[in-house]
Amino acid sequence: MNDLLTIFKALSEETRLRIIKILEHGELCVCDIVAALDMVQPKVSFHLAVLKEAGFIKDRKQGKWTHYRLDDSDLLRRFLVLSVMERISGDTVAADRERLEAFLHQKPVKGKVLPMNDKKRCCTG
Amino acid sequence: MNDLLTIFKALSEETRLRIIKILEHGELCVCDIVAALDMVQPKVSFHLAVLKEAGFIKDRKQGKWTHYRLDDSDLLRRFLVLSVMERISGDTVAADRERLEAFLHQKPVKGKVLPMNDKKRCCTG
DNA sequence: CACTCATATCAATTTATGTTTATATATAAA
DNA sequence: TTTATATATAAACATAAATTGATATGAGTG
Repeated sequence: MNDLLTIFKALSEETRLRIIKILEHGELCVCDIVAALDMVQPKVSFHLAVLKEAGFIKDRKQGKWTHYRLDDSDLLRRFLVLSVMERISGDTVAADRERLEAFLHQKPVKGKVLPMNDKKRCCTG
Repeated sequence: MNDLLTIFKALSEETRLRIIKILEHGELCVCDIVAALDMVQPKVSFHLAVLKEAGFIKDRKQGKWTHYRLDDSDLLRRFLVLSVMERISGDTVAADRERLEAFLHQKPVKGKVLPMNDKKRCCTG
């Protein structure tokens, strides 16, 4: 029962559904998600923790960064994630995707670092 | 998105999962559910309303009584209900079932009414 | 019609959850 | 080794959801 409750609670919040959706095509670091959702970082970290606790995502630490990806090790959760992917849509999700693409596009490649006064750089690992 | 949120929110509360489980074998009136869960009636009515709003249950009014049953008209919801049925278990659920059986057993048959000082009678419709 | 019963709804309160601001930690770069 | 960066965590605050106790509604009964 607790397991079920944790699962459903995790999915009962808009920000968290948006995070699941933005992870659809592969792993992202926290700053990518922050840029995509256009939210402050602690808020995103909070929701990532809830999703991780519920077994929907996994993290991989690499240097300064933490990369999150969907965790496909459990069948029920996989099905639920699929349902979310399929049924979620609309302006919000589209805007998230657009912001993500814009952010990834202007991101420097690994090793190359932009000048210090460029506030947008991050996640060059 | 709103639809999804409503669905998952409805399932993210213990009382509501217990209600879904107790409805597994057919429709029950509110007082049956109150007896099964051993809770005050307004509380049960509140959660029934949430489940109904989210499309998990339907009601049927008959005289003074409202009978609730699972609504199997939507595939996703049906799957979710199945998941709940399958994965929920434990003492709480067993106790709910026992209280329900005891309550149904002492319930008078349709038309037959117990003496007024028998507080247990109800739902003789 | 007066009364009882089953259920619903409401206002007040409590509890749970999410948000914000500030700060900590850990890693890397200058 | 100072400084910057990415992320996490914590405390204070805000909002939303659940619970309770009282009352309303509406159907049946005497």
